[in-house]
Amino acid sequence: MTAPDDSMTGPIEEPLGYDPSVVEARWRQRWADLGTHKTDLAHGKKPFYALMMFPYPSAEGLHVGNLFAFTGSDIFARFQRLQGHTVFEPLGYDAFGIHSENFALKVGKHPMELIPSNIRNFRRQLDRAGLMVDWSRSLDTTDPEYYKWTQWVFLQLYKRGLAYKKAAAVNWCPSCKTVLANEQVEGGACERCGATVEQRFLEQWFFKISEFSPRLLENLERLDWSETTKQAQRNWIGRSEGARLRFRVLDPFVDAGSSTVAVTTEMTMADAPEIEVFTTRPDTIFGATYLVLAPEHPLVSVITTPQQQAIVDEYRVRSANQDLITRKTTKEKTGEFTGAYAMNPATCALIPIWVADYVLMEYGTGAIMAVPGHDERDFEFATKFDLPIVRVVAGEGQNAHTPFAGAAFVGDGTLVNSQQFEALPVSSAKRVLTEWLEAMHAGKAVTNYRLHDWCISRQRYWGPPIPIIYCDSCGTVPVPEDQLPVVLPNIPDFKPDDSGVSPLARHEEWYRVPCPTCGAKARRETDVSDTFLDSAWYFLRYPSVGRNDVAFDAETTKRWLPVTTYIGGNEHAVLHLLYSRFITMVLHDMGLLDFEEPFTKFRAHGLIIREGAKMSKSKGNVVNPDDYIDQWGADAFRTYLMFLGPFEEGGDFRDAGISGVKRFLDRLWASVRDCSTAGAPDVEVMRKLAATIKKVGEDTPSLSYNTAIAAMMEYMNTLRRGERTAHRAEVEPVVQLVAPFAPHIAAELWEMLGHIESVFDSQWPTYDATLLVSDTIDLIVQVGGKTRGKLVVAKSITQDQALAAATADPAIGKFITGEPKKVIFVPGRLLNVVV
RNA sequence: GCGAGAGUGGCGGAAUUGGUAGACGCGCAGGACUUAGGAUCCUGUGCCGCAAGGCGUGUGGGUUCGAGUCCCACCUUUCGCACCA
Repeated sequence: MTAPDDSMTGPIEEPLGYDPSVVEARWRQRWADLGTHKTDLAHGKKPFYALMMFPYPSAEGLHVGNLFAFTGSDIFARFQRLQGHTVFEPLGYDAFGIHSENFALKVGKHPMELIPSNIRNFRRQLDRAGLMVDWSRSLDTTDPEYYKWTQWVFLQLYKRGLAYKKAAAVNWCPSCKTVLANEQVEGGACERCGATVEQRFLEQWFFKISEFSPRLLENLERLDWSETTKQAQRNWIGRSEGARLRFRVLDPFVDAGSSTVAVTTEMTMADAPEIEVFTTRPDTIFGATYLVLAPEHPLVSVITTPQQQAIVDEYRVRSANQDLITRKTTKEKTGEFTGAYAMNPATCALIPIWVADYVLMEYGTGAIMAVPGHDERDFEFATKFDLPIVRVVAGEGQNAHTPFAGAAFVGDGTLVNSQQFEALPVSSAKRVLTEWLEAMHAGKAVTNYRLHDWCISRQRYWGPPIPIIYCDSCGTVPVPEDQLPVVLPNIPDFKPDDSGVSPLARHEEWYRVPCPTCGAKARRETDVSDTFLDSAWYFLRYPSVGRNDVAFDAETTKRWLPVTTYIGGNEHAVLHLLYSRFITMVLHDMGLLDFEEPFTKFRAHGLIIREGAKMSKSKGNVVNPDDYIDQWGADAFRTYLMFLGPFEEGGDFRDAGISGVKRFLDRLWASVRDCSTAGAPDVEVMRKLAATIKKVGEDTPSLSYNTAIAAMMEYMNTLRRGERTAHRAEVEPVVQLVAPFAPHIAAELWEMLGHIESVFDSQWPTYDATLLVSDTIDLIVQVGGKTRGKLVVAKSITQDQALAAATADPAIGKFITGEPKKVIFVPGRLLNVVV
């Protein structure tokens, strides 16, 4: 390389000759023309599927958070390409759903008009970011060619008996006018608009994901995922071991006046209903002093005595009408006595049955045995309603008579007041008592899961219609696969109303269809499906985009899936990732996929914060990437985003920091431009280069982008120290190292160095490992544990030699004031002299 | 309340198995080149101190020759979950 004539180009105006806007525009065009980012799915060697979570194309455009995630994923993908993999990096749009619909309503535009223009704008912004995306295989969930297959997925689940319809109490958002999944309710308020959620009773389609709970949980152990993500899924699946116990309900008249039940009441007991409870503490059965049923429990109406009927009914109505927010967040206990009693199978005592809303119908059996002595909630309830509290566990220093100091004792201990089980430790009592109760046919050990079925119905417009037809004679009929897609009609009145039915239900011309089976008059399902269904299978579609005869091509899928690396936000740790795993499992069980886990490796990226807060429009701290790219170039912006913190933790965005990264690129540019081939490269510089190649090669695949960049900056400092001119061999490999981070400048410099093929098809640089081995080491010398200096010594130095050298060194020797009492010598590292 | 993570200069952040705390960058200070500098380059920059030296990784203990790193208690904070029996 020869330096351009500075007097001609004007060093003051353009000191380095690096103009990102020119370089980046040029390479965008080149890459598009040459198809550099198109993946040869059929023939490419060492397939590597680098997936990033696709965005919802909002009207506001791409924000820095999106770009941060995409850039991190893109760097990983580009690095893998430099490692010799054939990398497939697709990107598409998750454009259905309530976000789009609400925005469309707000601005008074139709989503069918809005979404395409949003997508165009996103695409424009994404193109500038320099992503290695294969746009020939993009997808858009609102495209009938895509959602045809989303509907197909629904039909597969329906065929397997995994999709069913039931009437259920659902969360109703009065503001969004739609049903929300439990997962979309945060603390009783609508996740989206914050409005107070109410209960409604509607017919809904559900997927039986709960049947897969054990598998979804167990498979986690084998996945290479961020630990926090796995933990979030474990918590959500919520496995707990315990027992189901049966309590016989007794006729209060027959047993009136007796505190225990004699064998003579057996006849009454035979026809009496039983209440089944789930407990994780069967060991505390002797302390169960009452039962509680959820207000919705079907047995409430059966067992309630005539005297209590009115008051219990009133309580049930009240809790049914109560919005879920108050019910779930108010800790104040309420409840009513049903007038009925049950027999505690351990003590044979009669215990009252209450109804209270602190027991939830959707968990366990909807009924509990209350052990107020050893459960905080039961203690609170028992205290409020003056129910007996019995101690059956004694902790350290406690006995059967130790009073409760205003709180339940939930700690570990041994059983008391428990007849033949006295003094048994809680740990073994769980098993022993369960076996005992099993022998009495009063219960059995069970594992319970918190995960409940996935409600996929949405009474909204902007989603794929659920492909079901209702016929008076044939019943529920799935739309035949060859009649897919069920196209979402373009209707002007897509606004939901208070009726609780989808806007599609107002369009008779759409929902009136002949039954596919018998031809009689029938009607379509007018609900659309949850957006999470669109995204629960999209990764299967990318490699098969363009195949309109199948959802995913078997051979291509076999070659490219499961996804090698998936990068996305931890906000989808539970829902999206769990649903994707579930759908994959189902398709696997049907023999359509040969794997049952879709994402071999998943890493969650962090969040970009600014001015101490997560970027959001409401906080007014959003950054428009366009402005930064205009000013600094995409390469500097990408590199800066990755430099501001560990990728998996996110970082603090400040305008000030970007200049340092830009300077780094400027210096790299200048070094390449000015480099010479005269003479030999400097050994010390080459040593540093070897260390840098090693470090960047280790940090990049572990997503430690910030330290990889720091290492490259450090090397540039070494390379240019004292304004020296770089030798070509000293700087050429840096172009390859920086390529995943700053692809445009790397491509330009690589070409400047005379290469014809793309830098991304060059191999990752190698280094001479022998350069990293040195004969001398820095020996740290401490005196009395305090560091006093370091000595450059031969690697093979012995303890005695080191001690002599340390004593001889004036700066260190002066601290060695007497005979060494003790000498610690770590060969090759450190000498500590204790005097 | 439960679960997981995090507290390091003026700021963002680095620190293999415990072994020179503060890499890299921002900012700041000084200098060079300049008509100019908000460009570029060089040098310096944890705190106190003229220095020798001392003190320093949220707080208080502990283990160790030696602790940002390990142990115990506590404080602060972020993110999940939240009456899940």
